Amino acid sequence: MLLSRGCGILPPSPFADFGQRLPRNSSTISGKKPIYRLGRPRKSSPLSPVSTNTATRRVNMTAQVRVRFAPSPTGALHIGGGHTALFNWLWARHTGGRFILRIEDTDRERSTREYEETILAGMRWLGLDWDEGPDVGGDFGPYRQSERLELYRASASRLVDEGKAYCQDGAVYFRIPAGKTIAWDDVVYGPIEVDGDTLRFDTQNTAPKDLVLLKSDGYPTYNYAVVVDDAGMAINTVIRGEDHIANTPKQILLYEAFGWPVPRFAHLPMILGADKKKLSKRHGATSIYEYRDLGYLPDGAFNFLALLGWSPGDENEICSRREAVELFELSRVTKRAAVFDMQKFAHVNQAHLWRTPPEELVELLRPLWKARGLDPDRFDAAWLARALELLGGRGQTTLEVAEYSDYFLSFDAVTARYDGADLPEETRRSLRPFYAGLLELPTWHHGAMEAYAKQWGEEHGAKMKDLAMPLRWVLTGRKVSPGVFDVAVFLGREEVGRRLGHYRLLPEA
RNA sequence: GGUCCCGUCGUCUAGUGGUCUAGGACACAGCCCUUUCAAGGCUGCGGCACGGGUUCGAACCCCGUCGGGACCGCCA
Repeated sequence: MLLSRGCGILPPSPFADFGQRLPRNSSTISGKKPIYRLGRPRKSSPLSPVSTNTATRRVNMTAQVRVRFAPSPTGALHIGGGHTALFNWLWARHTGGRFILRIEDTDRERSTREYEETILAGMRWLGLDWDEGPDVGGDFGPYRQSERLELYRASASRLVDEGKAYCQDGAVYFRIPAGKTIAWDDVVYGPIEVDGDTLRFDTQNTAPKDLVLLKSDGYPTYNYAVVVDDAGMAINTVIRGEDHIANTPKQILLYEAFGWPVPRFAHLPMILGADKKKLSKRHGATSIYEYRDLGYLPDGAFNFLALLGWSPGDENEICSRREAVELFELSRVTKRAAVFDMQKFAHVNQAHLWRTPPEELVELLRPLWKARGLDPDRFDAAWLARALELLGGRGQTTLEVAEYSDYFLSFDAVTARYDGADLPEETRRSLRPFYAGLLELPTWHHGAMEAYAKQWGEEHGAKMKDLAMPLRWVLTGRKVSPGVFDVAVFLGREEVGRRLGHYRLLPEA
């Protein structure tokens, strides 16, 4: 007798089970058994063994780790999503496991293919790659929920046939069993126990309310689809935001109703804005792309995101992707929500920025220089690289570096912001002999310039500052720059003469 | 209203009963370097939310209080 027959949205032939597809053993992937710790060793607690009330089946712990990131394509990849994706990726790579990407596009109103592509691009920008997903395929597809509708219907049908679910008002509801205690040992948060009966009522705890599995449009609800998909994709470690802790009991109930092995859960601390509220549009740049456009580097963003809720352990927080993969431990993830601190982000980015080989930096800056109306292609790449080395450490983002280095590429950039009006004619007159002498120095070297400046200053009662600052302004158009003599040496005798001449700081010819 | 989670310098964190007069990083202040600003080095400022208990001993274990957060949808 198939009860599902009376349900319009369910298919006539039920009995969907992923039993055969569930993880057997890790032997399929390279013979070696990955060694890893899942969770820090905890003292025995009254809650463990975790579940006596519920028949919790656990996945085979020696199996290869399979984790997933499952974004909804309803917007660009934001900080929170990037953080979750990053930790999943880190754990997969650390353990030699598989990182699966699944698109949760069951919100028909808001999901678009464009956003999906934007999210994938955002992940690629962060340097995250995945082993299975909508674009690369895999043995557990399809990887878009909108393409898995039959799976949800078939499984729901099975529950209806088994009397664990029922149809009403065109939807399928899961009968939340009474008198259950649901418990799991969260890899990050430790033992969590929930009275299952608290899940059986609506918001005001007045009327009983079961769990909708399939909406009347035939689409699955989130909590249901997640279970069908995670089980079907043989996900054995679910790493996601802490806001999902409250969803976990419902999902465990579904795993149990189906008789599917319950995965390990590892919830990640939330990321908050400076006001300690969940990060949102109000906090400014929230999409990962906004930081890219602000001049942040993928390595910087990666490093900073990794530092939210985790630390490498030693004193140095600046680390490469490789080091992070090596050092990462899920068991070392913290519980407390982390505030997203822009200043620290900028600092971490700066560290990565100036570790980038100058030749690579040149290529990163080329488009930014062009956007500022400069023409880097006119110069030798090696010369530009040396200019950046000269800038050494100044600037926290590529955008800032492009700005701070403009006077190397164009004198127009200098004249546009500095008109020399702060130089009284008298000052000009007294300085002219000095600059004239500078240009005639037998050797065009930093040491020679400095010695000359010192000597000239002593003879004419001028401080080094009085000589150097006007030169800095004339050469760079700024009051801040690398050492002026270094800049002068680098720009060359002729160019320095030209800039001095423009500001009438040389004797009339 | 209910359920759950969290609580170490302003921020990110180390810390799992004695090695903690609590360590590091960002920020801030000062010094060194120096023609400026960075970078770098050094120094300083600053914290175990509170109250009980357990213990010879508690940031760490237990209880309570307070504070913050998440979730309770035919959104994900």
